[in-house]
Amino acid sequence: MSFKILKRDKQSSARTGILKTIHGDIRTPVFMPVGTLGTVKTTTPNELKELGADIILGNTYHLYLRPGDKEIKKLGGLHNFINWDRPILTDSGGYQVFSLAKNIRPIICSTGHIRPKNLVKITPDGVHFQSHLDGSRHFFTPEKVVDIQRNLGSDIMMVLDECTSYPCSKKYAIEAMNRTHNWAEKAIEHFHKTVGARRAVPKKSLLFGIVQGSTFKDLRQKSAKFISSLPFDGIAIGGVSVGEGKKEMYKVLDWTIPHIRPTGPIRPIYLMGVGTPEDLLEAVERGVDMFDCVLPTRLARHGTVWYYEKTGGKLNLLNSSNKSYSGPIMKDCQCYACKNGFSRAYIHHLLKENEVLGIRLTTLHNLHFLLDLMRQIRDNIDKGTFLKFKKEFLKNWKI
RNA sequence: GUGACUAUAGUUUAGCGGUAAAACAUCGGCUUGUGGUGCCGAGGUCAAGGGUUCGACUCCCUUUAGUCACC
Repeated sequence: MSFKILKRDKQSSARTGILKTIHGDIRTPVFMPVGTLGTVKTTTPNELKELGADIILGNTYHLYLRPGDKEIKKLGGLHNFINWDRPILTDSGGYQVFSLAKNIRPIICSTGHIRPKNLVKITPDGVHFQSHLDGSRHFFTPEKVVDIQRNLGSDIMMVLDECTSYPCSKKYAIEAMNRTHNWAEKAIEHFHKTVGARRAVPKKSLLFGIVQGSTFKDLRQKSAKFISSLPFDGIAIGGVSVGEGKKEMYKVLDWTIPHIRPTGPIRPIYLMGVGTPEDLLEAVERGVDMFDCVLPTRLARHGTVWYYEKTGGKLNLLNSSNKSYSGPIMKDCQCYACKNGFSRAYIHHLLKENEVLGIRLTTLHNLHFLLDLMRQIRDNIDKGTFLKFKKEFLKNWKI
């Protein structure tokens, strides 16, 4: 089957494994850099390989709107289009439903009242939304989202789901969860019905289901049981890191993961949109195998880097304290910037002047930091020293 | 030398007889299924001195500096 466990930690739920896709194997636990628009911003595919990225993300919502999934298909699929021959996971657009719903546009009525206009309308069949680019109207259904991801040539496809915001009433969380469950059934039925239906479509794409339920214990348990009862290739946990706080998020993991039932072969667990170094450690301990997050690249573009010397944490290179600092971001770091002697002072200067090289160097550093942390996590699970490693790391880590 | 005009945050400019505002710059902070152009916050003897007034950045006088015009 597609996922194989290599080693289980004796003192926690942490584990290492291999996830097989048609574009290659993925070593888990894995961190997947985010390349929403078909590029991990500022990096080249070669650099990503040198960083040790086994897989990257693309986004259904964005690529469907521009340049268009059909256009990408004509150009030979997403891998060919972006010149990346390793695995790609495509997000479904479910998160965009949530983030666009927050993005309300006021309308001034004839009576002079100002009424917020919602760009998104959710129905039992799918979601109506307007493009954030040109306001054009579109309709996503669970079936259509599978088709779009097929056109892109995705290795790992995600089902359409409804990601609730935080805080969320229980009433709404139930509605959103039920819709998400219903859409999951429709998506997987459509997925199996259309496998191999068209010649150009890869047969061995994987499809992951998504657990919702906001911050309610009973809903998370129910959702975990329901989603894992369907024959998905992996189980994702969605609707976290939306403002609920770390403790609450870890509780969601504790409520969810034990209720993911093994129906047949063991499946990878994917925590969507997470996270920070400390979040990765906490989630791996609880049994998570896959992560994606915009933080390393977004923080980098805003001048913030992770570092770890005697102590570790975040460092804002735009701060004037770096103006005369001749050392690297982080001693003994093997990233391109640190290894080749780029000083904090120089990167500070580049960032101040808005030079492209500045955000390239910080991006390469942050991706290296997180991918290297995942390597160390895998090594320590294999050696049976994961919890010791985690404790050591967090001891001097400032959140 | 004579006259006119101007002086408010680092810079460019609003402003009104009743506790000073914006943009950019500066200094902090935020960022979790992407926001490279984003969000939040901080910072002032209103050129100096004097007068009028309950109260002056605002009105009046002097000084200083700058800009322009004319000798």
